[in-house]
Amino acid sequence: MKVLVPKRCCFGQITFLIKPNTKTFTSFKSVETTSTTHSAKIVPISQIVQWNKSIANFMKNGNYQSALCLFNSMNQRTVVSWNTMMSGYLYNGKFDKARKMFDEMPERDLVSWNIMVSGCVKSKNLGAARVLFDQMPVRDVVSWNVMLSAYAQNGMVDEARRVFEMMPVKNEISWNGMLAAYVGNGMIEEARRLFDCRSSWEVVSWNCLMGGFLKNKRLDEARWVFDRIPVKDLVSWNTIISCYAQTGMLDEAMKLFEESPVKDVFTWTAIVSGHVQNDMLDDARRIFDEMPEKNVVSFNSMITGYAKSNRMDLARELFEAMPSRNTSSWNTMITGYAQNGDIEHARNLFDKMPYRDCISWAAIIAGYAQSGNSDEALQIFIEMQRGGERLNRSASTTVLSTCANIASLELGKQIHGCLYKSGFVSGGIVGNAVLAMYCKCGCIDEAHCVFEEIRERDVVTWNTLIHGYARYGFSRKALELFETMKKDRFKPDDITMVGVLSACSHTGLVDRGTEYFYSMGREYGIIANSKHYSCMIDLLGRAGRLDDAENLLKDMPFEADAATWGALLGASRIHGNTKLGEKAAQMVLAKEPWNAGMYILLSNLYAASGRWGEVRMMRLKMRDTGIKKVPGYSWIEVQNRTHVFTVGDSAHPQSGRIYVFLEDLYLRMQREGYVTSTKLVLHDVDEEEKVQMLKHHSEKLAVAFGILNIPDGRPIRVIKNLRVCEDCHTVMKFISRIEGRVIILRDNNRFHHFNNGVCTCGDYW
DNA sequence: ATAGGGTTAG
Repeated sequence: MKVLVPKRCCFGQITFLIKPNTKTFTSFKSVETTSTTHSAKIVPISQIVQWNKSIANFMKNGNYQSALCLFNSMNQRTVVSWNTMMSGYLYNGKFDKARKMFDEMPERDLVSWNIMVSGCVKSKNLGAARVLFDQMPVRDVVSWNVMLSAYAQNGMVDEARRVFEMMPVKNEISWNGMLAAYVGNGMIEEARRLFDCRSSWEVVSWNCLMGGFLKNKRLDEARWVFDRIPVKDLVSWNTIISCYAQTGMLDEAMKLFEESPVKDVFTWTAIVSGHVQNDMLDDARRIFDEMPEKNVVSFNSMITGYAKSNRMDLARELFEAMPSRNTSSWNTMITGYAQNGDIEHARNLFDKMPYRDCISWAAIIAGYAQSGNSDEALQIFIEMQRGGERLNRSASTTVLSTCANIASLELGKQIHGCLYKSGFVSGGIVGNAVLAMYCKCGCIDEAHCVFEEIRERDVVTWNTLIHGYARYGFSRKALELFETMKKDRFKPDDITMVGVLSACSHTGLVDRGTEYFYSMGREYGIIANSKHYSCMIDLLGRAGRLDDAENLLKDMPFEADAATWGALLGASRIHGNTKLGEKAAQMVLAKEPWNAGMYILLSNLYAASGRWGEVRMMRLKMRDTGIKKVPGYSWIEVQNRTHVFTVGDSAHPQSGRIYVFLEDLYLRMQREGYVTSTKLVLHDVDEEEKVQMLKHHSEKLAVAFGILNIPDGRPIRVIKNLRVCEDCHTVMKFISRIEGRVIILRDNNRFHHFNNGVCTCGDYW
């Protein structure tokens, strides 16, 4: 019973014989049942081929059940029948079923092996692919090519090159595979060198090289390639046209567009999106309307343009009009609404969309986070994970920064744990986001550990920790880190220098700070900006050199902003220079008329010198301009729950205990020499400043609650939305000593780390 | 009838 005519097959240099296989048709149960009935009949090969064709057809249409039915009902099969089933399963994403077929099939030929190896690759299991490849009794050029592109697509260029060099026979596909390996992994020079090795390439490879130059925005070289392509195809034209369109050379793009002998939807969309990207929305729309044929991408491109320029009405119109939408279309709309501050519309679409991907979740989370609704942002993130969406970079980064902003340490830690398991934290944006989260949540030691574990550090990684230490008052650590950074050959940028200068000012290192300030242009080519000047004014002012600070401000090559005047104000405060402080505060107010804190500060200042008329004027001005005082509040996280307190708060279930605790504490503090400090001049604190209220400022309530509820030995972490007042600061120092607790208080400016009666801010903030 | 490469638009 021979079904297969022995035939000679040629694969590369390997020529061999496919043996007729009789076992195939008797060794399986489903076959046996039919073969007993029809055992005498020999099914003609043409019939089996017909069946195989039908299997392939079913598979192509996603109907693998019918394919299996037919396969099971066949009383005679060839190895091709099995192969077709396997490849069909893989086409439909059913790797396990394919693998089972492969393991159970009576005899495999070379094609079976190749199908399975490529199946492993497609299901992202490179290891399994390699194992199978090594097990193959015979390999041909196809097998080698599969491994070559597998490595290339997974960024393993060296492995790809090894395969390429080892393979006994190379064909056009192998050469193109190696070229694509270089191009796809950003090694354009290697690609060019390889290209120069051979005199003739297929048009696909020409296009590939040209695309590489396109990705690197190397226009001239892309054009050089284009002009030398012996026989250009549509893709060649499309590539060069998008090259010009994306780099803003629309005239040249249009010229080539006119010249191009054929155009398809790619050509047109390239032109449209070129105009979109160069903010020529009206032109884009005109061309868009002329397009003979549009698809989802063309619509999405146009919608993106409208969304980016706040034209959500027009975006919506197109979105409603388009014949079919994909997830990108929805995502573009959601991002557009969210970034234009219309979170309701964003949420509405998010709820309505049929299928969400990680971009959708990240977009809505970022929308809430940016509109100040951190709680909802975190809630949706949790919902995302419950819904089975895998952790992804963009959502994680957004949520980590939200955790950082509201100091949601528990959630931040959980996310860190999950990311760690997924291997995301080794570097890059996610690693930096984790680092920043710990810094901003007041866990500077944990931040340091994370930093140590990050293998791929960039300048942001260094900056984050340097700033973390500086904001914490650990200036020496910040400066040490800066030195290590330079030793590791990282080039400091302007942000690094802000951290370094602020660290200097916190430790009073006037000479060193001044040296850094004047050398940064010379050594790193960094031009001082207003933040650097603010640091220097702070540094000089804090050291008592108020005149030098003021002169530096006057000599700035650009106009001083509110923050710079704020630095001078702070310096004036610490040295009791009311006159300069008043002037600085007025300047801040001139720059930031909405700054409620400044009104209060100024009016306090006038009050202190008995200028009641001016006090009244400030109050009136505030009322007239409708400036709202920001109410002070503090919050603390205990066992995954956030507890918020306002001044004199009695809403908390434990407030009874809290007040009793505080009363007792005050008695103990007075015995230790505590005197209520009402020196509030030049502080931008309000409401809570009334002396009778002082005792029950929100941060005191939060810390008291923390001591009552957090086990000994663990730090009390409290966040306050305003600056901490002087009395609270003093009280925290006492508490830290009397209760033997570490208190970490983040106010809107920096960290205060109280331990045994001392604060890292050195009592200046 | 089954297996391998690649390029262009959001």
